[in-house]
Amino acid sequence: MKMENYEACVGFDLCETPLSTVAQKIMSAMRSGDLMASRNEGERTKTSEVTKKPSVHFSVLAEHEKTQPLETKNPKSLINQTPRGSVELSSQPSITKLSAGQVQNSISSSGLSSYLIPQCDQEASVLQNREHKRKHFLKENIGKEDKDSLNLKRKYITCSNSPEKASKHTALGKETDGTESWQNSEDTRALGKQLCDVRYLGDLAKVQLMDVLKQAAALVVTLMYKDGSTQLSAKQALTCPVKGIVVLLKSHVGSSPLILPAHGGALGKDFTSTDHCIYIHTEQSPFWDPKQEAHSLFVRNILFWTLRCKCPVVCFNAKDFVRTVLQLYGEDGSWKHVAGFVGLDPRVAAWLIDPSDTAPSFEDLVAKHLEKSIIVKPSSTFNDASINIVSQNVCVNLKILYDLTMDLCSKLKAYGLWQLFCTLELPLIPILAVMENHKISIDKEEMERTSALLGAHLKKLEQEAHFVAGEQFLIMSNNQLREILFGKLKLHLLSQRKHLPRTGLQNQLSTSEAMLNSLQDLHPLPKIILEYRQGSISSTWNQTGTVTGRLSAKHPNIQGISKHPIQISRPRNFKGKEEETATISPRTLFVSSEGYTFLAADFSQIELRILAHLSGDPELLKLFQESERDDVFSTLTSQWKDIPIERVTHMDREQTKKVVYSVVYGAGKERLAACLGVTVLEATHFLEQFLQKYKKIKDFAQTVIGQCHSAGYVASILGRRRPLPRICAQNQQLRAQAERQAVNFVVQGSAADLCKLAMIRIFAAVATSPTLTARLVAQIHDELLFEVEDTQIPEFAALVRRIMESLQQVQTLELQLQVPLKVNLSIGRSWGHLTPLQETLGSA
DNA sequence: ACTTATATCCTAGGG
DNA sequence: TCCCTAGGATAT
Repeated sequence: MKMENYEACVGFDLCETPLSTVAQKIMSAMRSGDLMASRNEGERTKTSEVTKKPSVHFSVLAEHEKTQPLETKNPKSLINQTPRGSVELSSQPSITKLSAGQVQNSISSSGLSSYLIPQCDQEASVLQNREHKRKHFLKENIGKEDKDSLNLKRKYITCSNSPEKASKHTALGKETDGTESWQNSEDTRALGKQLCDVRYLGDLAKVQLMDVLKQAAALVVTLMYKDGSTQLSAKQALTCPVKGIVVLLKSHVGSSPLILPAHGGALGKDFTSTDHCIYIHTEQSPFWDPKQEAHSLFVRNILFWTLRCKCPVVCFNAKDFVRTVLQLYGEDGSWKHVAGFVGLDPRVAAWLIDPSDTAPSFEDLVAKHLEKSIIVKPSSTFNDASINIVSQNVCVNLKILYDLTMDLCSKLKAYGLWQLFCTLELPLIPILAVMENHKISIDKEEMERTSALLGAHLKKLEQEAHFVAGEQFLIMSNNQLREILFGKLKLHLLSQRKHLPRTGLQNQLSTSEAMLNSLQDLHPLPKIILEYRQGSISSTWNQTGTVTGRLSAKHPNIQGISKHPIQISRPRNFKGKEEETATISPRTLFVSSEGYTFLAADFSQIELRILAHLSGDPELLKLFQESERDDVFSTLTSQWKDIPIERVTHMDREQTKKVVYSVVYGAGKERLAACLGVTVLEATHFLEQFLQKYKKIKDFAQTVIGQCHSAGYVASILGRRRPLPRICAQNQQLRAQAERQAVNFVVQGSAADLCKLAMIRIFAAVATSPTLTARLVAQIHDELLFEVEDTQIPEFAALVRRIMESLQQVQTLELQLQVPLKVNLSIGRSWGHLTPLQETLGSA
């Protein structure tokens, strides 16, 4: 039944392109006069941004800082997925009980992330300091909650110096037994009456409210945090738990909602003719209460209806909204029901228009995009709002938000970005929300082992470095290292190399890996430093964080976790120590849950294929069209190294890859020489040869640069733009840089488009499948990592391959690549040990 | 003296 | 004078 609803909601056939269907719906809605005028069609938006709740937490600090707030409502997952000791943030009790010694332990347990390791080496004071902060934090935020939530509540209310106070009042129906302090501390100032707290609604009023909700022409939503701030507040309290959700129900789609506050009182009696603002309290008290149970159910209905409703939903940072609702009321499998959510997120819209503006606040966006309309429509009400948004009521802000969003939508259309917005970015929002909600199991013992190993090893290396340097110094400090290497040891004078690497701006001698490599025969220190620097490991998904349209991840940055194991070995003894060797592969820490297997699907050479398509270079095309079975980089390696393809090592291949992309994107001969490990002369020769063979690459670059020069921006395959004003700069250096960026963007941005499209289609397919349960765990640019039920591997693998490779042509987007897309699939219980999947024949 | 913000450098990931 | 990221550490 849920399934039916879902399909009805999404309303498209999964084999056809769902995205464009959504786009068409929205477009037709807009065409028919107003975006909001949609009748039956669902359009919603969503914006994704910084999330507070990563799936995996490496550090104790991070853990309490972030997860604290959302009192993890996942007892289930705790029980379900601890086969190997999954890292669960929900273990608050144990957190609160941690002693200093245990903190050390916990840090160890978060070990893999190498950014933690150095902490183990830090002075005790650092740890103590952190411990102190941690305790303070816990005291402030946890302890109280359990003990007397009443006090806490009162505190939040009375201390809420935030301008956006939730004034709760019931405009609908009766105010029932409002005995709580809420009512008392309520301020009944001017706008307060507009906000209706649904807790105080009687049964009849609730029914009425649902009716109003269902008839609303549009919904504007924002999360409210415990401190009274909302998603629209300038400073987002990142550690603050959610208190409730405010929804503005727009009864009609008039373009100037801000008129309403002025006339609201006059129109006010009739529900259906005016806008209403409701406050939905979501915070649950620890005590069991039948009343609360009922309220909970009611709230759940409202929220899920919002996520699946057919009218437009506007939300700033919609991803957080989706995730919050799922965390609060989502249960097993309910994630499928939000798959079709399309919320209009002004942040995503603004980012498409200006991708370099990466994290604008609500206020920023209003100032940037709405100022004109404010001036143009100088109603007095408006003026107040524009002058000091922060000090206004939530309801007013929501109305402004609505206007802002409509304005951005118009701009998107004007810029030709509307389809991209609807088909790619908006459907991605629930996907990211769902992905963030899915925890990845961690092999805890392995983690601890690794951490201890790394910590001890780094300590030893530091001591060694001090010894051979003859003095103590901060091993992480490039400045101090520079002084030792060149000031004290004068290694640069001993080197035969003429052009030693230098830092960019200050033109100092570099201490980079390249430099250390060239010095390592002259003194033991460089080698030690190189070894010490091994590995830095560092998820919240940011949809609007890049200029190229890619996603980025943080905390941990799962896209940056070492792929290949790092070897810690020391053949040469130091101070007569025994020799030891150990390998660490961070990705092996990520393991699938019991009964599940990871399946990774990555596009092979996607950027090169796109380049082949865009440039139409015959040689490049031939490479992909003919030798479809072989690996292109291995083929190229064997060609110009003149060795049989079987003899091409992994290292060779990696180098070739690096070289090819470098050259394609405009690397100079020096860089190439360094990369290739040859003389500049040889590099020059190689460069000429390469560009000669693939001649049209240069033509393509010229074309792109020309277009950029005349238009001021470049666009990807699906119309994503990147403005590059410096393309016209007088400064040669700046202009050249912009030119390289232009060329790179077209290819990288197009690849990002395709990867997102793949995510969306696979997600939609799973969501509409009655049987498939595969969950997306991570996206590493061209690679999608899924957690799949063991028994579903064959079916899902076939589905993934079919969808991804079918992106070669997408009629609805007028996309038709001249080259085939190739997908590599691999499976395994651990992310670090994936083996290529041999697919059984007969996948249709 | 103490904390905080910014800039720079380096390395991991991905093409 | 390949491009795009996150993150850590230091120095100021």
